[in-house]
Amino acid sequence: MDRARFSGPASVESIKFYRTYIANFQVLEYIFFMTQNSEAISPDIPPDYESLKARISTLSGSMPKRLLQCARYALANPDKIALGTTAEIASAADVQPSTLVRFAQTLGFDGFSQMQQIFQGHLVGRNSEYTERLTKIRESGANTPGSILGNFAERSKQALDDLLHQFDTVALERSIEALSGAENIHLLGLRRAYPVVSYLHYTLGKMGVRTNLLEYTGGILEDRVQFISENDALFVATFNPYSPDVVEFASKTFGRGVPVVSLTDSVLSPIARVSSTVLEVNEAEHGAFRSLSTTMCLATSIAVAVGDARKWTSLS
Amino acid sequence: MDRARFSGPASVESIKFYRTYIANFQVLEYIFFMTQNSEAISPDIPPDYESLKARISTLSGSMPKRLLQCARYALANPDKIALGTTAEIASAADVQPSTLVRFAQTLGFDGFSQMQQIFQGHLVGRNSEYTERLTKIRESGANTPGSILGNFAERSKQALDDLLHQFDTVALERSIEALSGAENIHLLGLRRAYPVVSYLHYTLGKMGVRTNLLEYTGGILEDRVQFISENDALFVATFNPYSPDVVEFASKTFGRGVPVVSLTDSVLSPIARVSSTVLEVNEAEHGAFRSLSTTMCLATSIAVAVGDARKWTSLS
DNA sequence: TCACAAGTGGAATATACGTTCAAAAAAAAG
DNA sequence: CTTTTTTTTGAACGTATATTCCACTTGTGA
Repeated sequence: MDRARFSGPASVESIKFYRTYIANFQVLEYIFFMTQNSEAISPDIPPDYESLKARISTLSGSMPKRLLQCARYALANPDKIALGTTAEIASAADVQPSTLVRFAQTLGFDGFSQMQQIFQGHLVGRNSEYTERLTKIRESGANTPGSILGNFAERSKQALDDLLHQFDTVALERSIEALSGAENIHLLGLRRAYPVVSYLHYTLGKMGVRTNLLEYTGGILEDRVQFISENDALFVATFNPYSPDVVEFASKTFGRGVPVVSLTDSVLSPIARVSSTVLEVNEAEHGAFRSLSTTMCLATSIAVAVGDARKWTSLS
Repeated sequence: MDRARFSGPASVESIKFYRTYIANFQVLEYIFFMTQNSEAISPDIPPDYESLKARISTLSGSMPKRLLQCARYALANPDKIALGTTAEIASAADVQPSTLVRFAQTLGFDGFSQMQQIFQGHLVGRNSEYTERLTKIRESGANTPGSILGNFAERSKQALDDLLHQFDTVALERSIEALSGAENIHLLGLRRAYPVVSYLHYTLGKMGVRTNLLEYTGGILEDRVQFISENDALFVATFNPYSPDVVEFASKTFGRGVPVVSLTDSVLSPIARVSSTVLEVNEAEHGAFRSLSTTMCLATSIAVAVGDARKWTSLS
């Protein structure tokens, strides 16, 4: 790396580049400056990764197609930029190596190598910053936004780990079976559970699965039971202060012989007794507040699995 | 990097090198193996950083002066080894470039470049940990619900790790400041972003923060701009197929001088240019489907942090 | 539709790179 | 002290590299 810093031609080119911005005498001054101190950086070069990102963001609006491609790839794979060669990166981003150089120059660098140094610096700095941040999170009382986030992220990771290791896969499979066999999937969830079912409503809908999101606008919920056919299924999510309305609705539906798949936070939940299958999720919490990240992970998996199963059955 | 993997002379050299250890017919077998599969690694190459470190320490007892110098430098400055060139590292460690190559060969590598890859892998981190487990999941059962869940859980854990690694804490703090200083917080998010804002609506509401969830039922969205006061703030979430309506709404609101906090998946998002602060989240994905677990983790943190900040200001 | 600008692709180029090799130096064995 | 083996050195080498340049294509305003 850093193949161009001391090469003659590169400097000449960079001066050409700046000529469009700076008056002639300033260029001469710059040449003098460069000959004096080859380590000097131009005033237009982003000094660190954050400002580089900011510049990409502002310039992306007026970028042509291929350079935008570079921008997207660079932001999505900063590590690849830091360690790869122009040829490797170019083929991965589906552009020409020269485009990569032009991209770097558009951002203010002399060439690709100079930009690469920023990505390398970020890569090195990140590791030390990470451990530093972690210890800061662990020792401090969680009152800064950063430490609150760190706390949740750590706990969520742990919760996901628990999900992986002690999740009832059989229950999951039976749930997928019930849901993918249903004509319509009715979705019910209030309060903290509402985002979960609205997400399922959107994602399943995008995959062509017929869903019905049961909104709760007053006491008319229980009247809807009659619209649920025996070929349908009910997916119900409910968490700790379990809404009696939701439980009652599920109970009535279950009583009619409709499969009820429930997502809840404990097998002691009242919903468990009126469900054909129960999916249990332990969520990360911070004081009285619980996240939804584990639940959302499970919800996404359910959506994809149901979509998959439907595709198979509809094809055969 | 990796300049020697395909070069003829290097392979010849490596064979010479192994001749001292292996009987002749084994060498011939090795040649045959190499011609069959050029990606194959010798059985003697440390596969990761940890085993490399172990080998260095065992071999250091019987190392001559200059190689020991290399060993000390490599263990003390792994980042330099990962990113530097032979010339740079050699002069820093006060040895010849060729000594560096000999050092790598002593450890079992073909040359310096091959050893450098191990150091690079270590720098990027998470290499062995996550990707290994992911491939294991992928090759075991491709389409069972359990494996889909496993896939999402692993990816979500990695995404949470990335969130910790490279999250812009300063942007988060400024966002919390803007939101906690607002009289009303207006929430906007469609499609996949809707669960996020509906969750914030619920959680912030529970903490006594005044929020207004902007529902999009027809084209009446832009008329609502006038109801947003300059003492308010807008929180807007939008992901990859960015809704033009949402962007336009945010743009108009931002144009009126109202703080706009945006949550999106890339700084290249069009929303970034019309926001006072941008929160970037890289979500786990499986094919075309992305989860929301990382986003929900961040959303929860935002809610708690805003609630905290409000409590402090309202008490004083 | 034309002219003009902006952007792109790909071959050409100089060079910095990892690696090799043979001679010199140092260490070990006799 | 001499011989033999091991280790180091530094120049030479072929190659992969970042960069440049120009013909070509694409977009744009009259």
